[in-house]
Amino acid sequence: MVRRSGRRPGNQDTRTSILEAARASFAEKGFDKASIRSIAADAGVDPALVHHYFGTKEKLFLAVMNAPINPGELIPQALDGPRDQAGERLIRLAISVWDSPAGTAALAVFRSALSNEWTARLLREFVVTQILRRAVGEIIDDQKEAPMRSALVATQIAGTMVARYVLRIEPLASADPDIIAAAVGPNIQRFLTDPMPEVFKQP
Amino acid sequence: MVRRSGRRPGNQDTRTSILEAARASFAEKGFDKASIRSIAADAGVDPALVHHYFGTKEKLFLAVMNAPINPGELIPQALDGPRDQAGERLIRLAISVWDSPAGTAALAVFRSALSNEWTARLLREFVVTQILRRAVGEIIDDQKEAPMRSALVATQIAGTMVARYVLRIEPLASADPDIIAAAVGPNIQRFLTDPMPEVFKQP
DNA sequence: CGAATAATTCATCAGGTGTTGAAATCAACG
DNA sequence: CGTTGATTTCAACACCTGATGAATTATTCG
Repeated sequence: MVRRSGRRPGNQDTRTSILEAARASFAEKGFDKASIRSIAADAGVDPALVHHYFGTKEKLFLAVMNAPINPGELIPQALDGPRDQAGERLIRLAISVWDSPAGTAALAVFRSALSNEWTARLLREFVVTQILRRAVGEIIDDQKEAPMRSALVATQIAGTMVARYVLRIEPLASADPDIIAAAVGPNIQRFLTDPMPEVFKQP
Repeated sequence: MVRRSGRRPGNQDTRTSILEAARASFAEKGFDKASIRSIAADAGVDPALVHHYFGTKEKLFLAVMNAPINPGELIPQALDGPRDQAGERLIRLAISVWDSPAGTAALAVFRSALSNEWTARLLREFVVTQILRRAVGEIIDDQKEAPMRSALVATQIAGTMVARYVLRIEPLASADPDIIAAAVGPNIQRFLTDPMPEVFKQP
């Protein structure tokens, strides 16, 4: 039975403004330190309203993450092109995403993953294992090397993001993306395609 | 006037046991999530006693850091040897420190730096700017390139630590230090000694 | 209008945080 | 023994956290 009376769901402005405040807060402070109360205050709203719309704090986080970022689209996009420049395209893609407005969400995931265990699992099992490992698998030849090679690639990318966006180490934090790509890209490329010493050995 | 009566300061065991509990807790949870109360509980002691001995929480953190780690000794030690293998020695040193019992302190600094601003400054201004930059300065030729080259080196080292010890990405988290050194070392070496494209340009 | 329903707020719970000051316990010395 | 002073604990303050459920306001429909 579909009851069709009463108020229709109007004014979703506050809902999205909560979402925006949450994204900004998560990106700036990470999952733990971003409090529902401060998010609600930034949105000019009662804290209980946040729970009304999104339930728990974790659901709010997931709601923030769903919208803007889709690594499943981005990484394959970094793959088409000459294979010997895949490393530079990867780091260039990462920087461009993080510098874009939608990049605040990426920063939110990352900052949270560094201090919160369930966000770390999110990043580790989804982004690294699912996305990055598949992408790397399409570049390299010996598939047995895929886990280690993608972990090494993650090493250099994560390190760059930590240094530039989290720790803000100069002069890297203010450096031009082209310079970073030229400096870091070849190293990622080496992780991808250079012969590795007994890399495949793993239990 | 030297008053010489009353109880003499005995039994410093509890003080050091607090220190140990604090080091373990800071390493596992980072500065913010490690609570004085839980540290006191781990040490089998009242929370107020922690304040009695160490004052504020930040002072406790600094007290934990003072004892075991002294990068000023370690980094120069990584410098003596052939310059074309300095990269491998650096990453090898980092891993050995972090895997040592004293390494829990390093993990504590790092974990905290990723989610706490004043710890981040500690890491950025002291470890990177003071220690690493000087060490790199003794390896490279053109000193104008020291800031960017040491930032890049920090990129790869920090990334390896994040992947292995914080995010625990497999198979890197369980990999043998020799394999990691062989895989990552040459990339650090390239950051140190290979010609860089207009790296010195910085405001 | 009046009923239904959504949007929003109030008050509150149970718990955790760093920190403080006073009180109690205990060992060593004169 | 009794005083002294270090060690340790108790109790509390003031504040923040996520979460709940009831109450209130507002809007739209029949």
